[in-house]
Amino acid sequence: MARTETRERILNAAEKLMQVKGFNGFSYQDISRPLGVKNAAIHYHFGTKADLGVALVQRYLDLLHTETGHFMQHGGSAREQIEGYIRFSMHECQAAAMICPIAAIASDYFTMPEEVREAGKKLCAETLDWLTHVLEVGRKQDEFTFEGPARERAIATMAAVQGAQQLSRFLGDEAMNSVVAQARRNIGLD
Amino acid sequence: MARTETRERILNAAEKLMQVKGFNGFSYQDISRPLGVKNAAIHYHFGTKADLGVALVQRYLDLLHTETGHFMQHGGSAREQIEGYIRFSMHECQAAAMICPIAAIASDYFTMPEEVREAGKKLCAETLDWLTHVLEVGRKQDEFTFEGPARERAIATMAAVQGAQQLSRFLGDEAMNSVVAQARRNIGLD
DNA sequence: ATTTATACTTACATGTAAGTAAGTTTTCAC
DNA sequence: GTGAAAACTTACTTACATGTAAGTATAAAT
Repeated sequence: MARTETRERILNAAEKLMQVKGFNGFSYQDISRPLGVKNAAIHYHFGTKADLGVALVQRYLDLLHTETGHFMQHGGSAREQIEGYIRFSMHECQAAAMICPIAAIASDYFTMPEEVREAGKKLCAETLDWLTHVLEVGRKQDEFTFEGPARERAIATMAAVQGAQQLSRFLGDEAMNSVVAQARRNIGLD
Repeated sequence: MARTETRERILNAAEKLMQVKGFNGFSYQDISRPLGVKNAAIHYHFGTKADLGVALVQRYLDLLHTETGHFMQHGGSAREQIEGYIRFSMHECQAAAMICPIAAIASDYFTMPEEVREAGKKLCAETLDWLTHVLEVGRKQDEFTFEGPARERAIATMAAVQGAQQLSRFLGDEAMNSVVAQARRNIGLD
């Protein structure tokens, strides 16, 4: 096989499985069989399932940083950031009824290895910090209009988006569409 | 043992477990051991885990009907209904970081027996119908103020509440408090 | 060409899940 | 008090799940 890309392929498969079935909802076989490798190959790259979970979250955290790093440091268009967030959320949701890693971790929170839980906490906190910052800056730059603390608005927005991903399993695209429409109205877009 | 109350005790234990750990996150032992019965006793009352899940959802559906039946048929104070919904959501969330059955089913959606999935769909649809109706009636009676279709608002509200239950696992009570504050503002309460 | 590390596979250990068949106790009807 | 149905328990089976130990193939470095 082609050398060391196996690790990445494992992560890719695990990520999708986690977002569709939850952290406890997939087994090593679900990863190994389609990839044509053995279970032990996963253990080679990730000692335990907890290690796999942490690596998954870490990779997501890296993605968040590369996507938001510039804005967090140098500012820019808050509206562009929000549009990116919306586009991303809608895409994952519609593509394969996936939920974001934060929601996936939240669901299995009390049956999951503590390391993964802690990694999830960090991912949640940093996403929230970013969103809060975007809303704050956007309001200062007159791109958004809303009342009350930005953090409160950020939490409510994140909650709505995560909830929509879940509801969309019952209701289809209508759920995310409704939430996005509301969220845009709530910050004075459209 | 005290006769036939075992069935109820099984349902009570299973309900809590499902709301804390998800449908796939608990085993028969998690139920049977604390109750001091054997696994087979659960199989006696509920042939399969799917049967147990359906019974759980059905009981919840019955609860929804008794709580909302009068309003759905004869109307009344929409505000009271909403306040009840908020109180209920906050209580479950704060008491033991539980999530509502709808969110629990949504999380495990793709790894769960189809019967339970279908029951969950029904529960979701009926909850949404009720909430839509409450918002509609409340607006007509000048108890609420908001723009756009009531159903859209209902979906966004449900999504936010479910998302808040999840986020509260990372953020504690702050999540639900923020969402409730926003939701009230959004329909012109407070 | 030989060593050495990397990237795996084979084979197995252990634990636990759902589910079942057959037997036992309890409750109640008569 | 006897018979029969209800409510269990005992003792299994089957199927995976995570994880480990030991061995093998490949590739790069010396």
